[in-house]
Amino acid sequence: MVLQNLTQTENVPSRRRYEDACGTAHALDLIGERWALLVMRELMLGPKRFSDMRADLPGISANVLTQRLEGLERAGILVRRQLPPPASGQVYELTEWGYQAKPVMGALGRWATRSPGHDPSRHLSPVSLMLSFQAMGQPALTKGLDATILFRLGRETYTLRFADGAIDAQRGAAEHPDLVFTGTAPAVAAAVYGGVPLEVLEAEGALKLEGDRALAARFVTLFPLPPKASLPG
Amino acid sequence: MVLQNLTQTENVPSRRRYEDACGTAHALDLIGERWALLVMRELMLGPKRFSDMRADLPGISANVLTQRLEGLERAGILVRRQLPPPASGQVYELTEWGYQAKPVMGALGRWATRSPGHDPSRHLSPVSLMLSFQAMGQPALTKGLDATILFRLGRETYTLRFADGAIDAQRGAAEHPDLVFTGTAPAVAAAVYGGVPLEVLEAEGALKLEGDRALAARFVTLFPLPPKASLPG
DNA sequence: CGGCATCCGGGAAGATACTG
DNA sequence: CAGTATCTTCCCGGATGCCG
Repeated sequence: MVLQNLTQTENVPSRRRYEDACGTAHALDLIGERWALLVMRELMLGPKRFSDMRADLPGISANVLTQRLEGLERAGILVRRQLPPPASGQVYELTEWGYQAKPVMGALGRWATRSPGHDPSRHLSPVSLMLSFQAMGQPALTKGLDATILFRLGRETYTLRFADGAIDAQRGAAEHPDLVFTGTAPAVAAAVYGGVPLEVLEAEGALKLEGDRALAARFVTLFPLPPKASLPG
Repeated sequence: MVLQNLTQTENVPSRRRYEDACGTAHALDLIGERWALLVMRELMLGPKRFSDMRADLPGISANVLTQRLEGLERAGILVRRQLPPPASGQVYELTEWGYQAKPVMGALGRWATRSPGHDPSRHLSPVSLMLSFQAMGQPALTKGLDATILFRLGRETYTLRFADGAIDAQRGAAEHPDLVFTGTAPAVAAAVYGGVPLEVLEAEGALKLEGDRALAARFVTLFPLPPKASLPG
């Protein structure tokens, strides 16, 4: 019994798709399934392997990750690529169109931080942290800042560059960073979004700083969270 | 047996929530369920009744709509309001925070129209159409335009105003419109996004125009769709 | 290890019918 | 008009096992 597991091609009408001309509705047909947008998030700063994505998406199961990768590939949002030897294996990489969803995720995330239920002290993946800096950075505060900061977060390293008022995040290590943070993403988030003093995090061993400490002190003030929406009731 | 139908309060950990500090993930906890974002879309231009929303969201079932409205109310995104007599009954209305999701939906919709699978000739609700104008309007094209256009779409009427390069959409009829379209939302979309000439739609009886026809001719050119993403494979 | 196939239990979504 | 009640379908999540 062949069971026809072709999980929805574009032309098969499904009760689970909206089939609406509205762009927003179509977006949900593309990325509205559970985990889909978070899978894209993890690829936003460069290609990743299956198992690395699984590690950074706590709670996702292997078969769901497989299904989402298939769906996003079919939609043209990402591609699967064979790595050349010796690092062989395959990675998943967003297409140019897939990368263009970055500002959408930024806008969505900024909106959601106004939720009374948003708690910045929970789990955070390294990619989420770096993207949050790009999403939450205030031009008025970063204006004139010219600096390079390195983040060593577990097995991943990222570089954040401030230049001309813009914020750029990249995977990998810059050559001559002004400042290096070593620790976990939630620890950095505690400093930036939770208001926990850097000294406390250092004393706890949760975070290590090397380099320009004045820059670190300024850095943690650059990403103010918007005011919470008040619950009417 | 009381059956405990408390469908997820904020503190009960659920396998179905991401429980992540990432703003994007939290957004999905708030509005990631099926239909949630489209329910918000229908309220974006003002409050609505239960049955009107049901009519404009083809395919949603009454119980799912009930659940979404409950969830969005609990999240603080909308409120339920009693209408004063004689128009009694109740309506649902976005909170100030809920209305702030408008640019998010615009960005999402704009991104999704680049999908090869997006088909602007499908069903479209009146609200979707009006929001699409705000989302897709090009400042370079609308610059200097000062005009008021009325849309009579079934039982709903909307006013679109161009002024100072901005586009404003409101429910209800303006006093002295320069142009009036009467028909259905998909018919207007066919003219604006499908490239169907206005004369053809008029000849078919799908659309009626009254007023400044030169304005109509310009109007249909103001919202170019972005180029499709090419499928790599 | 990396990825896919399969089976299972629970629960969300969909369809229909019904009620105040 | 504004929802419940009920039943069915099928997606999600977990576990296991296969294969290169």
